Amino acid sequence: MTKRGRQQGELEQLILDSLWDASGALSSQQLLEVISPDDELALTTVLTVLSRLTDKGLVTREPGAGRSLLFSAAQTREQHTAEAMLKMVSGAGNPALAFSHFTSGLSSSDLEALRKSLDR
Amino acid sequence: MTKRGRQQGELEQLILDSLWDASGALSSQQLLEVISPDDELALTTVLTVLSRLTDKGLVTREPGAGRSLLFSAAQTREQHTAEAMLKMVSGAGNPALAFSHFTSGLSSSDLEALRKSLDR
DNA sequence: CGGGCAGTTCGACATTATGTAGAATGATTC
DNA sequence: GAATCATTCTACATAATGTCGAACTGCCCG
Repeated sequence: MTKRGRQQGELEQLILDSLWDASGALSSQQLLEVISPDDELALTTVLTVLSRLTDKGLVTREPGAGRSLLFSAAQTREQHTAEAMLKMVSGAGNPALAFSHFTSGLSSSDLEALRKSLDR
Repeated sequence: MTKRGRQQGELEQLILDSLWDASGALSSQQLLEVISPDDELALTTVLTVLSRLTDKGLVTREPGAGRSLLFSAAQTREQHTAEAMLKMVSGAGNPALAFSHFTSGLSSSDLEALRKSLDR
């Protein structure tokens, strides 16, 4: 029993969310300002987590102005969500039954949206 | 940044899966046999994990023969899956877009099953 | 009814993921 | 070439999970 399955930490999630909410790619300091306006966190903390997210393939980096890097989420929030949902379905034993429970819990607007997605 | 969000360990998952695969409730030893036929794990290990899963509300216990307990999953695998999927949808920002990606990745048989679930 | 035994609960320690940041490194600019 | 400033390295803290041995307890049998 050695190999571990990835987790999703609180700060990791917060950073991912911030990247998703941002209009474009962000520098580490922009990210710090968004996440910790009162400078409660150190910049290196943010960078460490960004590095780990990059290792996990959740964040990509591109060269920015000068020596800096710009970070962005590898996928949109919705792609990420959809991928996670698909993974659950594949491990779900009986997908039809899972779908039944799933749709039972959706709001009417979500049901409507889901129907539209299926009509294509 | 202190409170942690629940994780899902490998052994915890294995035990949950075993409970789901079983026809009915299982005793700790039956579970041990299923999980570790060659006795690689100690019985107490299984019991500890069962206790943690119970604390998380994922497993329930009922009195068995004599002094023993019988364990079973609190929800079916499909209920559990559906609940997790619903949670993702609620944090998905734009559900319609997430659904679009989601349905794109489904097999035709899964698409069929999902349509049927919606037709109700 | 007293002692064993089967089964559970407690307490402990190991491992890994994540949070957190200071020190070291390296490229840019002046 | 030296000061600057962003990144990378290294390190330690915390919490979840894995793993058990020891202690505890209700049952059963002689």
